[in-house]
Amino acid sequence: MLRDVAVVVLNGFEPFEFGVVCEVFGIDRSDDGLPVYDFAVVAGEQGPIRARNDFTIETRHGLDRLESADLIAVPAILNSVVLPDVSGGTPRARAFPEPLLAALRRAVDREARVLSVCSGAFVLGAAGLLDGRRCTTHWRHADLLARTYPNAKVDPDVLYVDDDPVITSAGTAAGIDACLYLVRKEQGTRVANGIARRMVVPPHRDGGQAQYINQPVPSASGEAFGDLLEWLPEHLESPVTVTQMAARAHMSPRTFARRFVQETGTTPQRWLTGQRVLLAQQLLEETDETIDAIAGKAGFGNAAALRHHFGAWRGTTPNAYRRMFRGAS
DNA sequence: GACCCGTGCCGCCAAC
DNA sequence: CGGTTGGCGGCACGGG
Repeated sequence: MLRDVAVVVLNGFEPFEFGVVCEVFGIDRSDDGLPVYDFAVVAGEQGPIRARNDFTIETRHGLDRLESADLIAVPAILNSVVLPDVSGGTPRARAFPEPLLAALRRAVDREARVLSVCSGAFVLGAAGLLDGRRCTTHWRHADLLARTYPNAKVDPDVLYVDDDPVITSAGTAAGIDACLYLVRKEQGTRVANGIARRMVVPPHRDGGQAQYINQPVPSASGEAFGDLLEWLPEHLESPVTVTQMAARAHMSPRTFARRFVQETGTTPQRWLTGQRVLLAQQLLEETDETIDAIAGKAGFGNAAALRHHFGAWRGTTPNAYRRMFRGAS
């Protein structure tokens, strides 16, 4: 269920990360057949709330609005942590309002999603929601997050982490990826792609991709990989080797592999199977074809291979995913 | 699940 | 001289 979305603002909030959530969930795109969310901006503390760029906003909603939310998003906040006065001391989070932290805990208890962008993870940590959970944040804050919340399992080098029902994401643009990932998980590939298309962002970057990449947003065309990334999705059904991909990009295999990692954050093969899983996922959602047929169309040699990769990437079997998806919508 | 074989990945190094 | 390229070999992983 993903219908009711609330985003929390606190003093020092970052407009961009806040805007990402507003853009994904706060816009009526029903003319494109996309779902409309019940969207609310909630003041996490006494308003008006001052953004980090020194303007203030007034909200129409207070903390009680969080109780009905299916998703609570917490964007980045400036100066979330008080540094220790002696080196080696434990940093501690700035004092976040206890009623907000309690509301976040209640949300998790009732299995609503909580999603943070960038340093918003510190708020989740203060609520105790990161204890024992895998999580991430902007690479510049990763070390601080791990030291502030020693029980959190911080992965500094991924775009986002889903430790259901808590999703954490890295800096700025990764917040878009995390939001679209959640939409995809809850409402399917078509809805996620539809929103991505309207936002004019690449439809899918997997969470495990590295944060360090030269081009966060792949260029549309003209670029060496542009042709390839356009051509490939159409030809997923046939087997493709990395050598062939290199030839298509007019590079030697060795250089191709290196450049590919630099620019996309994944290796060619991993990226390719990711695309295949994505296509299989869409076919599972939208068709009644057999697993065998879908495996073929997505370029897996057989159903076993599909099951193998689907499990590794999505954590379920194709059949279970289809049932779950049908049941959820 | 255990296997085998082919492929992809990456560190190393030499060449440009 | 530093940076990039691309070939080679060991190794791991994926596909059957």
